[in-house]
Amino acid sequence: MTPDDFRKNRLPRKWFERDDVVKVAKELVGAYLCTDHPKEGLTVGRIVETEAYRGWGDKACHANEGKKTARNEIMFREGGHAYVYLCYGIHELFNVVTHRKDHPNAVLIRAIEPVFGVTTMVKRRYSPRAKESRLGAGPGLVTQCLGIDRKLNGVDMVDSPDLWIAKPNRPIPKNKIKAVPRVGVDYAGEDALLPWRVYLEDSPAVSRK
DNA sequence: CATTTGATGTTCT
DNA sequence: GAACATCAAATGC
Repeated sequence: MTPDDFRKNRLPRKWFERDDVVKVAKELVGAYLCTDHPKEGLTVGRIVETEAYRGWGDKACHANEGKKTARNEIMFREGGHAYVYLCYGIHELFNVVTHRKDHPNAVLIRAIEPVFGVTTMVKRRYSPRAKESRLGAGPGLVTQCLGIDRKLNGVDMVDSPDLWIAKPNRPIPKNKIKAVPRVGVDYAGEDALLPWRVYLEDSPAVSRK
């Protein structure tokens, strides 16, 4: 896979606009999250862990019951937009908006394996002690590695030169994808039990619980 | 090893 | 003012 391959294989609007956010979350495993910075250049991570969030029937979702706020407004746009927000006052978390306009579903990208631009990723990480395979082993680390912050909130990844997702090189076998409850959403009551965290079995980059 | 704690700033009530 | 889709260093065995 060359830099040109990642640019050529960008996922289109239709791919993101499908209505089943859990299915999209599973199919994002194996896809390539790509950023291109004017100075630092191309960095690419292979997505190995995601979480689905749904606008209705999911108390863990920022847009639960379709409630629009200043923060979550991006979730109401067409699938394919980037929703980036600040978590715990410290970490920027990156989500892929899915479904059509006014259906606020999104997929949190929780972990990537470094694929391209690894020296840049190491430089961007605040902690230089981390093992290379685990540079992106958590949602706050994914954004550090790839240079994603709230300046990219609202970017349309279908045609942005700065941020996009490329389709998997080859499909991941279904039996390699595990589905378990999401992390850090205990406040959501019974919805915290939904198995909407999905990850690639055996990946060294899966986040710790 | 496992578990706890401190850092940090927005958002929403 | 409380809560929060986290991380790494410090502490306890």
